[in-house]
Amino acid sequence: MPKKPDLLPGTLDMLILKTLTRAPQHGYGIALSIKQFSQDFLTVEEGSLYPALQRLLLQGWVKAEWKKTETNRRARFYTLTAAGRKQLDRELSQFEQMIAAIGRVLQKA
Amino acid sequence: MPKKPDLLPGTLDMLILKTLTRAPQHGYGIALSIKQFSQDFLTVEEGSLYPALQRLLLQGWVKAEWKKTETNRRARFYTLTAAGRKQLDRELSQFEQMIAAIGRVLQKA
DNA sequence: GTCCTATCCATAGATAGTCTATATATGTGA
DNA sequence: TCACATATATAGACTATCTATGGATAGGAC
Repeated sequence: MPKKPDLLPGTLDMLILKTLTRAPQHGYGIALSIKQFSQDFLTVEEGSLYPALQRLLLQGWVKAEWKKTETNRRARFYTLTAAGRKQLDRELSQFEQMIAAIGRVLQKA
Repeated sequence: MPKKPDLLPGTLDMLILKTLTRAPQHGYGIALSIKQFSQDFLTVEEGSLYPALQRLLLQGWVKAEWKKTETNRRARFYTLTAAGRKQLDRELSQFEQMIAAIGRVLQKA
């Protein structure tokens, strides 16, 4: 019985960027948000999350800042940049096109 | 400008299996079918296609047979097995759930 | 008859992205 | 003091896709 995948490869960056449009968040919070919004269906492992955040930082799509959480813990808060917002739009539109294309292949008949 | 991906990783096996429900086909034909049904949006490279077909053969989800095409060329025709049909159903349902989950994360607000 | 193009199969190696496993650290409550 | 949830991070394995090749043949153009 093949294990159910945690994520659809190639969509993680988009999910992170989208999550940051709601509010700046630290990594752990991003993972929780995605889990909750997806109603527990999507799980972002640390080994996927932190490399992804590094990618986004390098591309300039997010910026990071160390702060204290509400519960008084140190954490690195990520904020979406203007470039990141544009990137999100591109990814959303590509994703929709991709899903539509797959849908055409999967249609009945 | 990042290159538009040819495929959404993780969906190729499903696309191939679905294509074979229409009719047994050879590799080249499968690639063309997917391209055409997707209205030129999805392109399956040979380097993705043939390894995928090997995977499917190994799993017993398709079987293969050398034949002549209508145009008198030798080609390896792939047919969906009963196990392949079940696998396709599993993949379709997982894919739909995955897309739904991503949709919930991407929703407005 | 020879060249060109489309058809057809296949593999090696590079690359990218995710997952597993592990390590570290700290605040809170029992 | 111990367990637990919170929080960051990396190394290494694994999987899947893409790039780049290589080869073969049928049919049409010249």
